[in-house]
Amino acid sequence: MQERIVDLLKKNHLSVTESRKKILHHFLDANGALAHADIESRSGTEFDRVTIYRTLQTFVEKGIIHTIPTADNSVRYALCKDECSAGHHHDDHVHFMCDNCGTTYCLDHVTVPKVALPDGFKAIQKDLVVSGLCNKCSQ
Amino acid sequence: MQERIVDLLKKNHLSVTESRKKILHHFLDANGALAHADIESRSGTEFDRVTIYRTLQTFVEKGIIHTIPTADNSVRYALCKDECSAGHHHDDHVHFMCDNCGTTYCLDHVTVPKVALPDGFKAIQKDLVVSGLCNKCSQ
DNA sequence: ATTAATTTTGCAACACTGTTGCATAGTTGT
DNA sequence: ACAACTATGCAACAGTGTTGCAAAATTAAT
Ligand SMILES: [Mn+2]
Ligand SMILES: [Mn+2]
Ligand SMILES: [Zn+2]
Ligand SMILES: [Zn+2]
Repeated sequence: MQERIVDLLKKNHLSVTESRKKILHHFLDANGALAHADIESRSGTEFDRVTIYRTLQTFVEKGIIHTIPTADNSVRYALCKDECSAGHHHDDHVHFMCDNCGTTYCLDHVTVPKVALPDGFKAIQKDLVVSGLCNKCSQ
Repeated sequence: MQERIVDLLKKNHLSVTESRKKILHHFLDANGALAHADIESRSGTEFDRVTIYRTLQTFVEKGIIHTIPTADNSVRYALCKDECSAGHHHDDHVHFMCDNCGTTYCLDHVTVPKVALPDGFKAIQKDLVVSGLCNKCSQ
């Protein structure tokens, strides 16, 4: 695990620091997406708020994590697939937010369907967020 | 115009006040969606920030406007269609944000397509936000 | 038209989120 | 072990949104 984390940082030309290792660890542990506040509460006073913000920014820039647009306008982050790289994300998958447990899922195998736009509109990016009950909460 | 505004407020059992009339006016004037800050800049010092927040809340509750989920996690509002009412929005249409001019459009005639979710996931709401170039900016 | 009941507004204060500058501490390559 | 570089912590700040409360405006009743 630790080795995988260090490798991922090195592969992205990032210096290996305690905060980066620990924050990456939280993402690999989590089954859903994490908000800044989740990381803050999981790490206690280990490091500063600002460090978390800067680390998340860096990870997004490097293509290690991606942001998830949410209906409630809170920012959440999830690990990218291996194909993502700096400045070039491949995150055309659907996201799901459970109304019951609050978990945000990357549905990596569900792609955003095509949609016919009115004349003159050119789509560059599509974000589909579905909310409802997840597989753990629906029974 | 003024009459239409007053009627809309009365139909929703809201008392007719200057701020509500003016804010509603901004929405009827605008061709796209408005953020809180847009209304603030359009109204100058006419009324307090807090009044704008409370008015927007009230309008959403009554089904006069709806919020638009955005990829950049800023909150925007647009007029609802007539069919919307208190606690019962009918906003299953696609939204479009222009990367060039920044305008947010309600594509009222484009509905969010069906999407097959993994077993156990029950969809209740779907939000599709497309970004790119609008019909005015794409030529 | 006055009045009383109700609702809305402005103000102040606050919490939360996110950003920046700068000195200090930690990391990397030699 | 050292120098060059990078990341971190701290403080300060801007932006967004909420709440309590007294004053003002609106509504409904006389
Ligand atoms: Mn995802
Ligand atoms: Mn809309
Ligand atoms: Zn759930
Ligand atoms: Zn445009």
